[in-house]
Amino acid sequence: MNALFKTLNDPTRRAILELLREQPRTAGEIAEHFQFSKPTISHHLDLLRQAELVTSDKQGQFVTYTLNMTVMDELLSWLLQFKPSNDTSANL
Amino acid sequence: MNALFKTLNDPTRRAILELLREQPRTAGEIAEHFQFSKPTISHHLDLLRQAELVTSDKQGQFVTYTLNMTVMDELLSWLLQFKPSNDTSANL
DNA sequence: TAGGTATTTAGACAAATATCTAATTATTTC
DNA sequence: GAAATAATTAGATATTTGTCTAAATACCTA
Repeated sequence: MNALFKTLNDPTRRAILELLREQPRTAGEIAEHFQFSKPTISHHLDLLRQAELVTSDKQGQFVTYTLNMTVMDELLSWLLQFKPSNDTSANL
Repeated sequence: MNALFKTLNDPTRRAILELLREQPRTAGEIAEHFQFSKPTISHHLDLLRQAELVTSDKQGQFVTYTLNMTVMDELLSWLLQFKPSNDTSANL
């Protein structure tokens, strides 16, 4: 929970997740979308991977990053505990 | 969104929210649940109030804090954008 | 009004974090 | 094998943040 919030607490990392929502992309493609240096983006990708919000797959020189939403269900559960009057078994 | 994540990115503040989930409490009551000094808790409460995650009401010398979940719906919406296959109109 | 209680404000400080440049590793291609 | 490309690692630095103690403010009560 702590690690998840910590990882999501950065606008660049959240923007990366939103990018990957569309489709998997290589580190370079992701970096192109931002003004930060490649090492900076690489670092953000590393943190996202550590938090298991993305997975990475190396093919030759390219590393493709893919969104992994399973961990976010944790966050969803945490959120829903504050909405006790609702059906928490709703199709999420 | 940024402010919301920033505010939630602290285990003490999240624990305060969980405390207030049960019932409103005064600053002193909240502080009793933690090992931190009262000024530290007061500061956390201030940040929670700024993020509109809680409201405060002063009655005499006591300041009572109450959970305000309306802002969290923003977070919920953000989360659900990553779950496109689901019914986002579910009863939340 | 004096003393006590509840809470916040002010100011300092250590730890965490986001960023950068330079260097390194790994891979492809000529 | 040398050069080029993709990506990461290493190390430095400025900013942000969570915490503390001390002081201030506000309120209550005798």
